[in-house]
Amino acid sequence: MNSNAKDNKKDKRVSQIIDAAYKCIGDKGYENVTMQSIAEYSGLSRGAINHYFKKKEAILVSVIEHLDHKLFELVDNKIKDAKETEDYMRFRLIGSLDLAKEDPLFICVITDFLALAMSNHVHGEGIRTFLKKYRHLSSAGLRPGLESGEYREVKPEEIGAISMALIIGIGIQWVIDKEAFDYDKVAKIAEDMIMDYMRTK
Amino acid sequence: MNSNAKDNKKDKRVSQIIDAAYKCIGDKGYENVTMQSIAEYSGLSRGAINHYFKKKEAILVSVIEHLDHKLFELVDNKIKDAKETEDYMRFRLIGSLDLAKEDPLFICVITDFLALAMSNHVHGEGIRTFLKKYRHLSSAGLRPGLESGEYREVKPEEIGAISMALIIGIGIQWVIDKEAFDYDKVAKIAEDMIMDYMRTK
Amino acid sequence: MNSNAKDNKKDKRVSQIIDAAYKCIGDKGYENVTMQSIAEYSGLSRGAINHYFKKKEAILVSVIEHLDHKLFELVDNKIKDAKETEDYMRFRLIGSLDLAKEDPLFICVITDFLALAMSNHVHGEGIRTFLKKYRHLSSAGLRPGLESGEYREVKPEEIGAISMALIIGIGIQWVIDKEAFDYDKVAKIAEDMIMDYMRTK
Amino acid sequence: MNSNAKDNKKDKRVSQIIDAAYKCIGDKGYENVTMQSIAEYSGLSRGAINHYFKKKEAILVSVIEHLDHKLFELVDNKIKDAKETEDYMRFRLIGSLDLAKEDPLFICVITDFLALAMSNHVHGEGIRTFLKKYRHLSSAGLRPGLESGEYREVKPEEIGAISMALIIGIGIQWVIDKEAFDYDKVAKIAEDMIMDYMRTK
DNA sequence: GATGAATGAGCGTTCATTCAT
DNA sequence: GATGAATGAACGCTCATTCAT
Repeated sequence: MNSNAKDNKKDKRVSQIIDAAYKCIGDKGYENVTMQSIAEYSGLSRGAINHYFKKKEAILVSVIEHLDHKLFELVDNKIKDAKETEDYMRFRLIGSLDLAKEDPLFICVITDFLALAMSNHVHGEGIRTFLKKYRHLSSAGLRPGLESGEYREVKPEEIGAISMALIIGIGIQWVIDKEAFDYDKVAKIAEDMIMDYMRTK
Repeated sequence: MNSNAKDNKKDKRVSQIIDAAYKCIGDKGYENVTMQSIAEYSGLSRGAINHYFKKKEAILVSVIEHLDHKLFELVDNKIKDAKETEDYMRFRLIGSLDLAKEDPLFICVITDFLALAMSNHVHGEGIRTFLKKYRHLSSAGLRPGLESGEYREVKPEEIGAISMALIIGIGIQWVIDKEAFDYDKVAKIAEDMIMDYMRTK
Repeated sequence: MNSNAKDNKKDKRVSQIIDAAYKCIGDKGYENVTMQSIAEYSGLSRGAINHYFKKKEAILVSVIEHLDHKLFELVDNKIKDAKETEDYMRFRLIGSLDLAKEDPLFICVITDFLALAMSNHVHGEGIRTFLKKYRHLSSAGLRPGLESGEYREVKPEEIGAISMALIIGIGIQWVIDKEAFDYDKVAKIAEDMIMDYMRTK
Repeated sequence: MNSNAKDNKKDKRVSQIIDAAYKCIGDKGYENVTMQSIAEYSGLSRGAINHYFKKKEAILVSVIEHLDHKLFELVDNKIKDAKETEDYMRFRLIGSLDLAKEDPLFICVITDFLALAMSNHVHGEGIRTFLKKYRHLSSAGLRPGLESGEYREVKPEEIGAISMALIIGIGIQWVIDKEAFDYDKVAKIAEDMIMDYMRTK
């Protein structure tokens, strides 16, 4: 086996493990994930997991990175469908609301990490960075309108925080109790609310 | 010691333990709370904790109840200061935004329980009920305006979900990264955004 | 309250506790008896038990003494009904077989103590003494016949051991599985077997 | 290491643990056996014990099975030496009396399990079955004589119960107090007593 | 590379025992 | 005398981690 093939195999294994860990966290919650459960989810042995990740914590760091990557990829995919400026903004802004509905596991994992960030200093930094990037991304669609004076004057990080709050907050409530409200209607209200607010001067 | 004095002592101890557990959850995260840590936080021995709560889980059920009670009490205290109808509504609606700032631990604990609700069936129901009650409370201030036709027609549970999302979502982001944005400004935007939305027909 | 009344009360309480401990051992097995369970069986508080017996072990020592006393009392009661010499001997010899059937708890407790005697040095001595006394008692009825030469020459402690073995062994088997055999028939065989053996020279 | 070698090692470890548990029970009594003590007796770590047996109870189930197997193997070994029919029967009948003397631990463990069977429903059934099998085995040697009419008419399970009672009863007494009587003489009496009884019609 | 045997720290829990009331 | 609050040792068990194969 040559060096490339080796690396491919290694990458595949690492991916397998991260995917398994991601699903594990979503199903059981971060603190209830065991090396054994990751092994079972991934189809590998406990020994193999330990071969690729010396510490359990390292897997979780990789899951955060994976989450980060996945999220931006998904948002970008949605943006490809944008035709007009406002669509573009909408997708950027709260397009992620769809993600939560399509992949509830995603919300579960995010929530676990948010809870984790509050007490775990190892992961805290990674999650803080993740949030910062995402607030920026959420407000990115508003920049043209802000600069042209079409929109109300607000700091991008503030409107980013509002968007992020709505995405997370609505997602969490819905994942915990899917019967509580109509997700699509609430998402629409959230979108309109932000757009109306921005357009009002 | 008469029966009343005994009960008082017992109540005091139980309170002591619940308070300690509350702080523990806030500091370490739900799954990292050990009987030992509750003992240390409370100043009691591990044996004493076990004397009042046979199972660790029972302490955490009590913490949820305590949280529930505390939250409504705080909101009610704020409402006492309301002078006009709109104030009344504002306090109801997102008055809790202040809570998050005054007591960051509160957000930490709530977030932990939200994460918990997703994978733990024992506590899930209690938290679901808590959320339902709070969505109802959040939208209660809007009822008069909704009935009089002053406000836009929306379902109370939907505007409750939006309010709740903002309270939780902003609180979580702020607790994780206090430098990221100006809490008061973001809270003000959130309030205005909802009020504007409701008044627009 | 005068001194006698005090003593009476004390004796009553001590009796209550020993009785409760006896039943506890029979129901749960020696090692599963807790101070709490003795308290519940006796209707007293845990504190009261500790007032009369400083150590758990002390209660068990008293239970052995109680057992000893109870056994001899029961055998003596049976002997009162004896009319002829052989009856007398039969009652002495294996009259206790009836006891096991009338009070299965008795066998349970004895078995627990026998098991205990093998590994517990504190109680071992008491139980050894108990067995010695009982072997003697079991063979006591044979003495006249042995001395007169009517019976086969055997050492009393040997025939005592045989009797004891049959009482205990049959009792244990029966308590564990009451459907396994007809207790009365087996008891009769045991009696006949010993009597036949003694009369054969 | 190939699959066979692995299995061999596993079997060896399992045996090691069961042996250690067996000795532990004999020395300390069933309820005083701790995972720690099994670890010490076996020379393994607590973790290793847990690796092979997930629950403590499972070890003890295995000890019962081991006991069962060991007993029948030993009886069968003795029977190989039988030359005449009566020898055959003697070995079957109370050959086990020798076992008790050769391996006092055996009696200790059996007694513990008998005590256990009275209050522990998990192990109760296994021990009941063990006793039933052994009563059957004990009386097996008598069948030819019973069928040919050479012996007195008795139910096999009844004479089995008598044999079992003598083996257990004499063994227990002797283990508890080795000075109390001459084991060999009492064993001889027991054998003769049964044989005489059977031959008398 | 891949495995799982082995380790021991740390958990929740039970419980005999002490002691203030 | 009588109570049960309080303590801490010891238990069974889980698990991340190491390491020989």
